[in-house]
Amino acid sequence: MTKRKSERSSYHHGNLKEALLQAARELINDKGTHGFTLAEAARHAGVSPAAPYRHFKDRNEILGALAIEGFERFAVALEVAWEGGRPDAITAFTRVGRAYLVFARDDPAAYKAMFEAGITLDEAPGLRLVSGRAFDVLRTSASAIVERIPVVQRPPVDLMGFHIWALSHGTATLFAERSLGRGRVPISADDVLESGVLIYLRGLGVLPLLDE
Amino acid sequence: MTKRKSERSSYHHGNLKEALLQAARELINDKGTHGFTLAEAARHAGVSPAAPYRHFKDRNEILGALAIEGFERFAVALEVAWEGGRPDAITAFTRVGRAYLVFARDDPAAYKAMFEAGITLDEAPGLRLVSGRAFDVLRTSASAIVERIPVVQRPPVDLMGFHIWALSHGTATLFAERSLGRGRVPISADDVLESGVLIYLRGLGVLPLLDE
DNA sequence: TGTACATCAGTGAACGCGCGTTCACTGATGTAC
DNA sequence: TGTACATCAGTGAACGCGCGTTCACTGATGTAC
Repeated sequence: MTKRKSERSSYHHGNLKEALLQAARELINDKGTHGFTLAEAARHAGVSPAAPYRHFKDRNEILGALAIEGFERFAVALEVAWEGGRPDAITAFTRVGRAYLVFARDDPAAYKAMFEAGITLDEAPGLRLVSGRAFDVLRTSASAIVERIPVVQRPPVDLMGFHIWALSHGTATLFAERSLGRGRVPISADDVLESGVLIYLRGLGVLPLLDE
Repeated sequence: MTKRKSERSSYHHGNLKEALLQAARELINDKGTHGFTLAEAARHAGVSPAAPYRHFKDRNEILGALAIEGFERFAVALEVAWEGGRPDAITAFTRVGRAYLVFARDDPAAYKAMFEAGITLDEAPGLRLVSGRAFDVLRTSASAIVERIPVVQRPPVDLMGFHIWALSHGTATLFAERSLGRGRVPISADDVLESGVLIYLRGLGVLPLLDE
């Protein structure tokens, strides 16, 4: 929660822009991207409904800002997890997968702004750049993974990146929606992603098969 | 488009319930689950805004009805694609994956109602049953697939189902959002899913590795 | 250090809008006899 | 076949609500001299 009007002494807020972003995060956590309203964010920050317009063009701009900032932190989180592929590509790759799920779980507001808000590139021109940066971590790690198999057997790196992205995204969103929770079996998102990735890597030939 | 008021001669609509569902589908196609309003659906069907309440308790009930009916058709589509696992499990399995994407692409309104509307089981009590039926197709086919490998090497069937579901769902939603389209590479959803599934099946040992 | 003034970052009232839902009602249809 | 009546499936007006956004405004802050 950010400071309420009553808690604010001066006429100026001091840090309204950040306070609005933070309020937006909390609201999106509670009600999703579409449930978020500028008016409520302003109330949370303790300012009048007109105040946000000093910092954002309109409602979409605040969502776009959240998405961009989210992708930045997302890219950093994946880069940190990758850690140059140390100690080996497989270990680091698994770490990246876990970091993906951790991000989606710990910061669902950012994740939703990034993937569910339906922000167009016009509204947030930096999106392509910064989402590309996150994807590049997947590409880099995919590339390192397939280095150990013969060139002719390597799938295109972009395709591999998509496989991993799709599996991670699918896992994250299905568990977030609790679509899987509807079922009976108690399996965690981490288990699904990690075992799925292991089988996938075996299929690439970069991990031994079980019967070998 | 369903019949407008002017096109309707009698006081009674005759088939309002289905007309409202159809209008809802069209609206969700255009604006997503959250953009759909009862009032606009009523206008599309050419009736007053109060009329829908003769057929649905409230707005959520119409979304729930769409989700349930969507899951029913989804389950049927997957069952038809599976076709008893003929001519062989792998072929049929690949067909199921394609059917998954086709459904998500051809009927995005149903898919969104099923996975993005955030309907709770209280609001649509039949959801668990009917979504379970769809998942059962994935479990059945996963089960048939692993029959050819030794029992000790088989991953739990539910886990396999989740892998496939997550990969399919991730592919479908990423391409629907055009998150991937933001990138530069022109790869189709079908390519991503099919190649991903092939690698995954190799990892299970049910398909030969490339170097064998 | 003091003062005049420009600029910044808020206010609060108002706007038009469309929504979900309720209500008493009424026209049309179906049924019992 | 005709009639009385219950039931069904609509109407349209109204409600309270909260939203996004604009506007003229004003208090606070920063700066030039």
